[in-house]
Amino acid sequence: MDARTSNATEIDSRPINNLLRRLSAADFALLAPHVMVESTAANELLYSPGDDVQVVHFPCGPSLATFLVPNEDGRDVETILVGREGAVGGIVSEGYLPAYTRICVKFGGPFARIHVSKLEAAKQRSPSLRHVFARYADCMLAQIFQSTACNAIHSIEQRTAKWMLAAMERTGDESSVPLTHEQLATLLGVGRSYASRVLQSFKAEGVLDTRRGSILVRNREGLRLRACLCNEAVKMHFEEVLRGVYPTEEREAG
Amino acid sequence: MDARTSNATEIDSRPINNLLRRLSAADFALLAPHVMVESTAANELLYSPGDDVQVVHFPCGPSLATFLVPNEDGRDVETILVGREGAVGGIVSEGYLPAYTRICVKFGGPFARIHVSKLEAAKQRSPSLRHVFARYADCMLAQIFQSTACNAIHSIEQRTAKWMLAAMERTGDESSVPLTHEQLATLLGVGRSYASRVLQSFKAEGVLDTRRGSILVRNREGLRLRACLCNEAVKMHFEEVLRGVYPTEEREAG
DNA sequence: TCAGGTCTGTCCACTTGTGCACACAGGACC
DNA sequence: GGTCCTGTGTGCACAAGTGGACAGACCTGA
Repeated sequence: MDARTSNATEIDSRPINNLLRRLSAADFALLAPHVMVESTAANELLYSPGDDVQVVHFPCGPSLATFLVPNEDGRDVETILVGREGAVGGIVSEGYLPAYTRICVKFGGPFARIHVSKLEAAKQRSPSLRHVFARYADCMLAQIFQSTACNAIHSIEQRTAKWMLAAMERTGDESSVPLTHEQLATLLGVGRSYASRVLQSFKAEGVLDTRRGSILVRNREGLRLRACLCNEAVKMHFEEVLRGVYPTEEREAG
Repeated sequence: MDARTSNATEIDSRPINNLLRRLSAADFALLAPHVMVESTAANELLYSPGDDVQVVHFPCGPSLATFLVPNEDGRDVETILVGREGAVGGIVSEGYLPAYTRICVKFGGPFARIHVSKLEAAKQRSPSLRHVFARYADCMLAQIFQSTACNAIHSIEQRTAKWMLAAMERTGDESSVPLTHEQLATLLGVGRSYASRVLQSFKAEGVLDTRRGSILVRNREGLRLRACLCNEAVKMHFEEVLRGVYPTEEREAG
């Protein structure tokens, strides 16, 4: 929270985060004095279970955060991805409650931050601002519901393809995802050898290529054909709920 | 919404729902004029995807609601159970948004209902009331996160035991759960024959017994040993977050 | 009391995913 | 140029879960 401050008041200097960019000028002005942007590295923890949630983090540009649920055997389970379409920390709880999940930076980059108390104060002053955040909270909820269903019934192959597409949409990188097989396996909650095998089958079909530490996408449409429709379902909800807040060309979810 | 009204002002005549029972007298008084209690049958739909969410439903006594995520192939996936520890509809979204999931009455019984606009108006007048609902929203979120992780890594056997325990805790019925194998299979997102086999293995171990249309619990502790710890994790979060709102002996979750 | 519908138990062949093991490849560092 | 470490490809035996099939049990209603 002590990096360079960016108290932007003009649209073009706003952080590259859809939630912040699409606020009315008046609403953004309420937040601007309290918003700070700083760079964050991959694997940095934003919250751990039990932490007091006091700061809202907005991934900007290619930054990506993920919610991890700790498990009794020590291995965390990844649930949802949040990129520049949203924010993490105190969105539903409104802060000052112990965090339930671990929130971790998946892909590093800039994050805009604001103290929960400042955001809540601004919401008190502006019903439209409160409304935007309530709507986003609902979208995030939809994302988690979909993820629950997805984990229950979709195959690892479908979920692998889904995850790759969701990550690419958020980071803007159309050709590569910086992930080892081990990391992919962990985030899908499967064994490493099976994850390798799924990637191998995609490779055989010309959809992807593997490099040490990253996965290259050769055929995005092929990936889409192999993914479940969970991303699309959530995206439609984002569009419907945040219509007027997000313009059509910037909608992103999954 | 047109059944007999129960404008209770005294604690003892409040609906048997923890969220409502544990409000301060002043906070409950704000809601009471708008609360109606009516009976609901199993399988009744409270919301379907796309519906305008305008009424908050509080399961009372043994009533149980469930959130279903529709799937491309037509079979819904059950996600979380909500009983008298909570409420469904507009908890996170604050209403007037299209519902993302289907919300269905799993076990029938009384539900208290209040219009979202009345609840939101009361929240505007009472920060403590707003606070209780924000806290409950956070608990519900934790429940869904845990469910996502559970579906990713726990076996059908563990999840079957977990579900049975969660249902029993909420309904108060310690010995039986009214469910066919088919229904159990559907809510776990697995095939019927496999669900039967799991029940059969529990039966062989003396944990439960099967009847046509219901499952009898013979050894609750045995069930607990075979369940994952997801229920307990969520219960702890409920207890921590709603401490002071819910007394210890009434905490329930899962 | 018989018929018909639903629910239950079980069989089987099959697919998906596990967990371990091991050889080898790609970089990084000296 | 070698060393070491991490990451990758693959083989294998096994466990978990699928989906269709079918006989029999239970309940209800005529």
